Amino acid sequence: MAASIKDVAALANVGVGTVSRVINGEDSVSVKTREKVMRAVEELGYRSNSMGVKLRRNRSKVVALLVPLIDHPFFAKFAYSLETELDKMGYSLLVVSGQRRCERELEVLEKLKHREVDGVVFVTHFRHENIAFDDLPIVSVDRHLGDKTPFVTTDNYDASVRAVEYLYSKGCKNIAFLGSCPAVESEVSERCRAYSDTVGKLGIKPKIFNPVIVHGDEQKVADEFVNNLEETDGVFVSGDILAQALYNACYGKNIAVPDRLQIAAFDGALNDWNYGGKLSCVVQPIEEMGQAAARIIVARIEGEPYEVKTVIPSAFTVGKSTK
Amino acid sequence: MAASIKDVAALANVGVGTVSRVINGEDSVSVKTREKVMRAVEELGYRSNSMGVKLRRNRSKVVALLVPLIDHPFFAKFAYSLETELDKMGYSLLVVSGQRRCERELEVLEKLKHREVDGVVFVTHFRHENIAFDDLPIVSVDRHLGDKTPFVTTDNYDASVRAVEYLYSKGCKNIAFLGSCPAVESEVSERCRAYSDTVGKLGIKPKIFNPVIVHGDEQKVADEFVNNLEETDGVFVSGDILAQALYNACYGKNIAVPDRLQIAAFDGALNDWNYGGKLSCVVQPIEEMGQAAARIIVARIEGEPYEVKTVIPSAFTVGKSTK
DNA sequence: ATAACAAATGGAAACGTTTCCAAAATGTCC
DNA sequence: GGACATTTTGGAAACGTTTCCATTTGTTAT
Repeated sequence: MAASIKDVAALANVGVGTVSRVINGEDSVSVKTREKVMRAVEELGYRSNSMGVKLRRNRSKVVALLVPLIDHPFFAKFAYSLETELDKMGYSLLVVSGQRRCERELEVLEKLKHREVDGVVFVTHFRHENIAFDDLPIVSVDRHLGDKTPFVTTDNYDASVRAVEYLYSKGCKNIAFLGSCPAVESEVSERCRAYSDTVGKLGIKPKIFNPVIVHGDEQKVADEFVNNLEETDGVFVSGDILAQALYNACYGKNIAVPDRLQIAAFDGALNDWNYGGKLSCVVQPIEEMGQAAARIIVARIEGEPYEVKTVIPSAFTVGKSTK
Repeated sequence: MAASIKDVAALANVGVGTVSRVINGEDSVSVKTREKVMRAVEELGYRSNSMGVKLRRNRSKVVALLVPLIDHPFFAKFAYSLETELDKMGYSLLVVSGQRRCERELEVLEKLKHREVDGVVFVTHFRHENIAFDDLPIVSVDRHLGDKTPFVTTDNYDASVRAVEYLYSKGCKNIAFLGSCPAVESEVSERCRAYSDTVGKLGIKPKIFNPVIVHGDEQKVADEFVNNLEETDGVFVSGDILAQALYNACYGKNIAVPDRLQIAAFDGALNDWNYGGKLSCVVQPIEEMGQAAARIIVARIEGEPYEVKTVIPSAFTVGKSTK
């Protein structure tokens, strides 16, 4: 049996309160006593029991990250940034996957309400009307989930406008949109809206290729897009995986990038691993988004003030897929 | 204040023990009483406090995953598989990054010993001689950490042999090795050893390009490798990121793959996102590795028997980077 | 109706901690 | 030395649960 605070108190000949005070570095303990206690702690190899602490303090110092599926470059990077930032503030990260299933996400939230965690960073692709968080603090990503729920996003619209305008400035006359149709209105939908508005303003005929894509079918979709290129000479792609698939498709069919087709993408999560600067894209500030989410959820938990809406600007990076 | 089991007991006019029994679905409760309790639970919106449960049961039902850096395709996939499997067994996943720092990994382990988690899945690139896990159950990945610590890996050696032999069978006369030199002997080192042994057997002059690579420098290394190709007509690459970088380098310098250079890689973590089946590679069974790690850590925690060494075979997949 | 037994129930104790209050020890000043 | 303020200390109570034991209630056989 591991030593408890009582054992330490007994060995050091002091009260449990005193041991607790020493452990927590309070200063109302005399030097002599502190040393006695430290020695006893050392001797018994005492380690405080975090469940005891959490129960008593009614704080777990854990934040959950609930994502549709962890196995995606965006989430990996986001989780990393979140964990790093949370750790600095003394919190740990519990990662839970919603397995792309709507009910499962609700089940998980339900479970998390048992004071398992102090707060949740929630990324979802589902609508979730009227979701009740009760008193569980939530921060959402890329999604407006009610007026009281703070959320973090990037300037999807403006950055998309810049990307399309960039294609235009490089001589594209026929710019298409390629993306996966989101099941639900969200900040991500802004990318398509921005495309439409911008080509409209530029007097270009819109060409939107926006099917529902289940993961694994990206290459098929990209191939199909390339097969129906016609006079398209520029394309704005929403999402890294799709962009890579498109790139592959062009390579396979000997469509020269950027000479025959210029590509500008939105996302950038895979940028570190692939491309090697090849793709011109809006790089989402995933790190900053994670940091912001961490800051806000902790602020909520600790009763500090926080912004309800946080927009972090994306940067457009010129690579080799545009002229 | 959230309702506690006492409030429920009071409202239902029963003892706390009875409420507990109902909550936990024990069958020694009469139907009438059960219904009374359920009604009270419903009415008060009672949710059990998981810290109370954990303290009393002395079990957190949480497993930690400690990795060098989460932000890597291998770990993302591994974490996903681990979480999914753990969830089936009623456990949650706490993700912690060692931030690629040796002392930090030890600090984290120290913290986890405060009964924060029931066990740890540990992936490390450091040596960690004589590490003391005390009574914290550990499973390690790709790494032998002492005779009592179970570990999960893939057949790095055999799969590498198959990959090199495949290159040979497709006509390669000069096969090189490209990889990042691991700081420490581990299962991953087997890939290079397998290469050496195999080219030796085949009568090919070994050419090993095995520098220490810090993350971010992969492209530079790959470029350098390509600049010194000479008569090399086949290359076995250890690691996805490097393989992608090599692919990029070839594309950039108009080196035809697979006509001028055939590439076989080891890893496959990025396979889902990129390539689209382009790369011929040994695909690590990351999912199965995660499942095995989950099964073993839970077996350890629950006192069931488990294998000390688990080797899961990798499959070699032929793509378009070989003839 | 009674005995014998099984099923259901209430509630105290324990898990390990923090925190509060009262008491004790120490220090300061005349 | 005594009066008082201040610092330190001990230990009970509380956090919310599970589990054990003793007791009550219910059932069946005689």
